[in-house]
Amino acid sequence: MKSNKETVQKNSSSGRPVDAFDRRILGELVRNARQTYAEIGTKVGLSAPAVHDRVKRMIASGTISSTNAAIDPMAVGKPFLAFVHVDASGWGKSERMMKLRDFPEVEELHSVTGDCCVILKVRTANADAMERFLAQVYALPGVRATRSYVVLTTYLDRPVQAEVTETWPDVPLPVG
Amino acid sequence: MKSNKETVQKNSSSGRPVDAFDRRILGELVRNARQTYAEIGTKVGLSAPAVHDRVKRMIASGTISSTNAAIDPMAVGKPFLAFVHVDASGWGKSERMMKLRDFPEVEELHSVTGDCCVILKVRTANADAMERFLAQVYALPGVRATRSYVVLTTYLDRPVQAEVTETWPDVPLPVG
DNA sequence: TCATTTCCGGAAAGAAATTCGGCAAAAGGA
DNA sequence: TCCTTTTGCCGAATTTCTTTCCGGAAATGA
Repeated sequence: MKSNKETVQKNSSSGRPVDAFDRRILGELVRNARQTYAEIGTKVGLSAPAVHDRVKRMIASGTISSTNAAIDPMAVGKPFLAFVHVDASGWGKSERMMKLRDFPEVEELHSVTGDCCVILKVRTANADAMERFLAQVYALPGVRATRSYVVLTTYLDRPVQAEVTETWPDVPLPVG
Repeated sequence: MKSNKETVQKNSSSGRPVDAFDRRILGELVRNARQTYAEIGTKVGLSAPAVHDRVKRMIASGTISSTNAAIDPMAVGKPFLAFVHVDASGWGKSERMMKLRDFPEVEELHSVTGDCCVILKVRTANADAMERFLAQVYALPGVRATRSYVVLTTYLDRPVQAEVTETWPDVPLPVG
């Protein structure tokens, strides 16, 4: 902290800043969203209604974008994970790229800089299913190459920004 | 489906199979974990207590590993996302690899096959913070090279296995 | 200094989670 | 095959949590 003045962060949609209480509440909800407002209130030092108000506000403003259950990939029959780099021509935000979204195996789809234009996170039941998926990707128009990185072990799979409190940036964001 | 017999899936810990009702409940909870049991029950065709029993069981068995809030990275001050490939020597499940886990910027850490041994998903406030992070990674013993893929746009960030129902594998898993 | 706004806490009302039989279907034995 | 045991569901009751409401304190601004 540079000063004793609170480090706040402008929210994406509305102009309401996210203060220290909000951050601690977020941290708790990211760790475990099944806690009661009273429990969270005890931890962060607020009453249950106060916590409720803040959560409601953060949901409305989009700071909390969703809350969802995390499923054990093993239990759900998809233990095979890979990162797939796709190199293609003429894919700038095209509908062709969007087709990748429709594959149920695709868990994430990012457009990136570097020696490929897209990175996919793909989950299948086994190597066989992965091979079939890759064949489908190659069949898409414009795809020049793919490179797959098969995950052997996942050592960390933090639910996005688990440590909201600690990692708060000192650096202000660019406006807009 | 190959037969009218139900496609079931052995759970990771206990021997209880996950049936069609469980899958639909999981699908609902992955999409939105703030629904009431009554709502889910209406959708899947069960009573609230029945849904509750199943969710409780799936939590106990580890099928539902956690439920957590998803935060808008922008609102939380970490809009800069990159996948970082790390190549290092002598990192087989070592404590040295584990050190990467302690960086708050590191959201995921996977050991992979291919031209690097580790893939990181890293989130920072900006390019500057990313550069500082990479410098720290290079300083780790054994690190030979890193390659970063800066994410321009994220088109899909499905909460793990969003489409539990549809993508259920026909292929049985290897035992154990 | 006073008015206005913001935000909290306690209490109350409303809604949901959880418990508790009872029952029916399935599973397992003899 | 018949009986027993187990499993899993439902409806109702109970407990717990969420949500609303309101008074008041602290902060904000003129």
